[in-house]
Amino acid sequence: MAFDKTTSAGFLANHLARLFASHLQARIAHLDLAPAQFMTLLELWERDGRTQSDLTARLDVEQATMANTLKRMERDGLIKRTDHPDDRRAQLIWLTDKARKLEAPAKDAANAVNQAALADLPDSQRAAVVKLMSRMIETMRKE
Amino acid sequence: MAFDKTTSAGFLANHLARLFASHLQARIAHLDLAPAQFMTLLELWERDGRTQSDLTARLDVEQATMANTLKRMERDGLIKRTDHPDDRRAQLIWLTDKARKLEAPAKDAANAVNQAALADLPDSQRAAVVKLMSRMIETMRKE
DNA sequence: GCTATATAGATAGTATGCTATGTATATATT
DNA sequence: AATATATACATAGCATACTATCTATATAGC
Repeated sequence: MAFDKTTSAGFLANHLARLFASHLQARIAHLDLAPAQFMTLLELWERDGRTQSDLTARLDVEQATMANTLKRMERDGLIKRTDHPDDRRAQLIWLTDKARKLEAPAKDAANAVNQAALADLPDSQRAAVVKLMSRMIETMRKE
Repeated sequence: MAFDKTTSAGFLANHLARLFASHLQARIAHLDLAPAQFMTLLELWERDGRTQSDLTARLDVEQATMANTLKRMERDGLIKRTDHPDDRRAQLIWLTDKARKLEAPAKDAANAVNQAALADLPDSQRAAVVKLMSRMIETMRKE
């Protein structure tokens, strides 16, 4: 029955993600922002007027997950929706001024969390982790 | 406004954890087991008769999270509880036969997921990712 | 012994994730 | 044009996570 959680990539990924989430939460809570909302805003800050399905694909979450996140963001005054001009099934998602103002502080917070997480690693290893994690993601997405 | 999600350790950790969870889910669903239940069972297979607070500390989750996971596991016939002999506030958590029988197949499934995730990495890098992720976890737990 | 504090656990409320399913609209096939 | 299929989105139900709060019991300090 060999299984060692301390060397299990999956176990570690889960733990790491929870730690990142709670650290990020702590640093963006004062902005009234939650982690999934931040991820969604990352795409919208880059360019808004996107559809839900575009955001769903870009963040690689299920459509229902995105629908719920957007509902909360709309409730919280971070986004507004307009009809899609060419497709009556779809809507366009737009940032509110409130959401635009959060870009700098929220990104600063996220950068700070990443830096803190990597702080104890030697310089050379920091790019390595990122590359290795990306590679694993690529591998797992294919299956 | 510099923030690149493709090189953000936090963003990648979140994505990776979701992929691991869904792959594991796919491989243990036929055992009527969910990821958090599997993690809890890992501790109990090692030794049962533990308290909730012991499990909470070992898995580094909040007490309420563990309480809910245990409630579902009890509902699903994976654990039973007895009074703690020396402390009337506490209980001891015991595995059922059903849970014991899941050890081999569940660990096999988890090992398979880990192997698949690491499959595209060169041999030398596999231990490296594990070590780097562990190091980041250690760093973040301290703060 | 009494009171203050700490600890074990349960519960409520919320955010994110998932699957499954339903509705409306687009598009493709015949 | 009529029908079949695909796509966009919403909703319901569930599992995990969290924080906050409550009860019960233990323990420490006076």
